[in-house]
Amino acid sequence: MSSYMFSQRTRANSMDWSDCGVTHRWWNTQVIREDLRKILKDKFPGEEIIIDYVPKDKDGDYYTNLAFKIASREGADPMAIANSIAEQISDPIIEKISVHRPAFINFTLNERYLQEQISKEITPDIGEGRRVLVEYVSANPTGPINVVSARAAAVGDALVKMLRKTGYQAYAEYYVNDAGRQTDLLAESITQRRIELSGGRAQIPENGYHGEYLKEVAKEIIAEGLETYEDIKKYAIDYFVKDHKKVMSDFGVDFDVWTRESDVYRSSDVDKALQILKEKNLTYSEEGALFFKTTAFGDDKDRVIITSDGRNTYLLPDIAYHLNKLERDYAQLVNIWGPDHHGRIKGILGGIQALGFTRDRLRILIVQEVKIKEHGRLVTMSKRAGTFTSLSDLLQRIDKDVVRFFFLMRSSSQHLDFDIDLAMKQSDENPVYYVQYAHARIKSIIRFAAQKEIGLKKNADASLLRESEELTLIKDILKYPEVLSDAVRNLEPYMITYHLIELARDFHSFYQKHRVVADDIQLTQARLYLINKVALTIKAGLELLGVSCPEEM
RNA sequence: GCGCCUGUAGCUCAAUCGGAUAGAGCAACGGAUUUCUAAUCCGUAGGUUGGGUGUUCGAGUCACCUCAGGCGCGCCA
Repeated sequence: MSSYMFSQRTRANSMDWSDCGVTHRWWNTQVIREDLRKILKDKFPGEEIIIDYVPKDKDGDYYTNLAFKIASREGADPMAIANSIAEQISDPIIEKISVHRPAFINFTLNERYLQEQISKEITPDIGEGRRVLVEYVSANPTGPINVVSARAAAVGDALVKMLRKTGYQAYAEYYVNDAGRQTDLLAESITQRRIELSGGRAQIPENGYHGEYLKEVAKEIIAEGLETYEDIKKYAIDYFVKDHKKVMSDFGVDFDVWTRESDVYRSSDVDKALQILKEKNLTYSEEGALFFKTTAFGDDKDRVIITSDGRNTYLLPDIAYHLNKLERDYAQLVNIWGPDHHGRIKGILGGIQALGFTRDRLRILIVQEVKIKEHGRLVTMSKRAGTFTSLSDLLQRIDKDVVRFFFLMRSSSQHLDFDIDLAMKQSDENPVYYVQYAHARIKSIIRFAAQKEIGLKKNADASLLRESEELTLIKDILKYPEVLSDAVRNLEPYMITYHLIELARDFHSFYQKHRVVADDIQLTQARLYLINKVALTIKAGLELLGVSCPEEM
């Protein structure tokens, strides 16, 4: 059932999902696009109907490319097919159908229909109550949260909110890698810092953690009087877990569950996963190490799960953890990983299939790199050189709303340049204020109207809204649920951000041209009704993005 | 050596299973406010989508080649 939950747009962040059996692309969501699709579907059963938006400044609102499809299949003249289709279609919601070369069929919606739609509350129910677990950030407790994790946090939190809004039972989980080799390196590195603080010379392991921030932890460890390796390790891990929890909370990101890798070890999951792999004859020993035959699931080579010196590699507990998650009965797992974890994808998907689940139960989203740009120059980030920017550094300098908005302005599968100078500007150059300002402006108008004893009516006469700017706003509002469902389907919050910017722009444009509070009381009330809808839409959208929405600015 | 990502206007990015004349913001230039917030609006300019070949009615999008930048991988996560 989960196979059609999310579409597989073949993008950077996904892999080849072509074998995931995705059958549904559109949901029955009461949106206009669906109404149109249904009209065509009734007439042309068996055809795949694509409805898209007509580019701005073109004739019509929506178009279909159906004529191309039929024409190319039947070797017929596309224009003739298009004209023939156009003649066969008629419906009260369609004002006009026009055919444009080479063979687009454009639909102009009926004005009356649009005006009526505005009073409807539409929220697409895509999830139908299905349980989804989104795991994100999951930074190792070996240092501060970096900017890529920060981006993942913004994306993950927005996704969880979006999924909840559209009918999923979505949960946010943070996986703490508090076991394994990297925590040993952490403890060793701190021990060396401790020696350094006592006047000795630090000999931090080659692949250890060289950041200055460990000195702070070492000081606390001295103050606490901790001596044993295990105590130091535990203290250090707790220190960073606590730090991560605080930073996430400062960033406004809440997790439902914090799972620790050490808990996965304590449970029987690792043994159980290993047992299953062995039983299915998917392991073999070679040169003293135990291999998992990931090539059986399309990997280019098999992966080591137990090293020749008897240690688990990350893959085994990873598989065990995913077994644990799947057994908690989620219809769909979503993992958000940084670009440096790309190499893990094949192994974990192989693991999931080995455990008897279909690979589409897990969708992995790779959130791409973030580069910090300041004074027009890119700041190279290096943990080693100690020149990396942490999320808490960022939040100290830049408002949380701005940070989140910036992270959610771009497709998460694309590299992102974070322009510090632009982010710090509290001016018109900063797009986050542009959207917030539209909302505040509307609220101000509503307050102004209230002073004049003109209140918001529940049912204003929408038929008075006939100016092109008003109809544009109506369409924007009606488009919002469509955008939301697209964004959920693609797991891409930026689509919402874009639409909010467009909506704000169309509002500012309307505002410039038309007065809301005027002598014509009927029209005033209709416009108040409209702009209130705009404000509600902006507010709803910003809420999903985790960006505040002030009443005045 | 192999794998992945990226390359679109001066800068940052869009372009929805391949669709119309490739769109926004910022920066630049020129305008707009006696009235509800100028953190606003309107306009001008800016492009051989890194390059090439191919598939197609149609390519920024797909295939192959090539150039450039980034990331990852060989018993670490």
